[in-house]
Amino acid sequence: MPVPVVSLDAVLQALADPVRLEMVRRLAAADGDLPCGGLYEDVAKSTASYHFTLLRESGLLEQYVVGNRKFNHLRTDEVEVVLPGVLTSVLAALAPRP
Amino acid sequence: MPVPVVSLDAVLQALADPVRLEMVRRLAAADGDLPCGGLYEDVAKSTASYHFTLLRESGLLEQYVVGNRKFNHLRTDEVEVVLPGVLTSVLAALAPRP
DNA sequence: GTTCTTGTTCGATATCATTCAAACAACGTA
DNA sequence: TACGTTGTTTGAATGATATCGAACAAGAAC
Repeated sequence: MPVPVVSLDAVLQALADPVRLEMVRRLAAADGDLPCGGLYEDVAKSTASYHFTLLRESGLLEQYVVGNRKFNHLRTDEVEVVLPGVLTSVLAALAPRP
Repeated sequence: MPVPVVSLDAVLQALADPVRLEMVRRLAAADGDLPCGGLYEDVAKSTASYHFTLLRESGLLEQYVVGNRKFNHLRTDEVEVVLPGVLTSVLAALAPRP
């Protein structure tokens, strides 16, 4: 169930946390969707799951099940329609971090 | 003393609060700098002052004294250099709110 | 069927952010 | 000088967020 509309407040709130920003960064850097396990490193599973919920509710993220695991899709296009440039400029700003 | 560099984290953090976002919105909407009193409505002076501090520390805001009052300047250009598109797209996204 | 992997939910705790009132400082005006 | 205006600082209260471990659910692998 993708969130229909993305609110600016929710998106800014979602991006304003280092753990979530890193998750978004990894998704953007990858050339496809990624399973949950590939999106974090320094927090517990339960903490990560909490952040996934917030990212989903903000409209930035969409999850779908494939067999055993859940894949995460960054809704770049949908966000771009409602909030042009917001996500892309943030991603560009944190890109020079190899 | 303007903050030399603007960090993405600080900016996102700063914009992720409704009170501060409204302050930034009013500054962007005005065609010049505004005194503190013109930037908020529903919070106490001391609360507003707290938000001014955060906005200053994030690099989004600059304050200067003119006689009795303090004027607030949105550092649009400086932010644009370090974080191209971030502030402008956020401002554009909340513009259709007259 | 049992076990391993993957991710979520629940409850509890800790940390951080926001808020206000009161006291203060600096300036302007009477 | 005394008074009103403007904004900051401080201290305390509240509220919101982030964190974790333990228990759970659904598949996959054996």
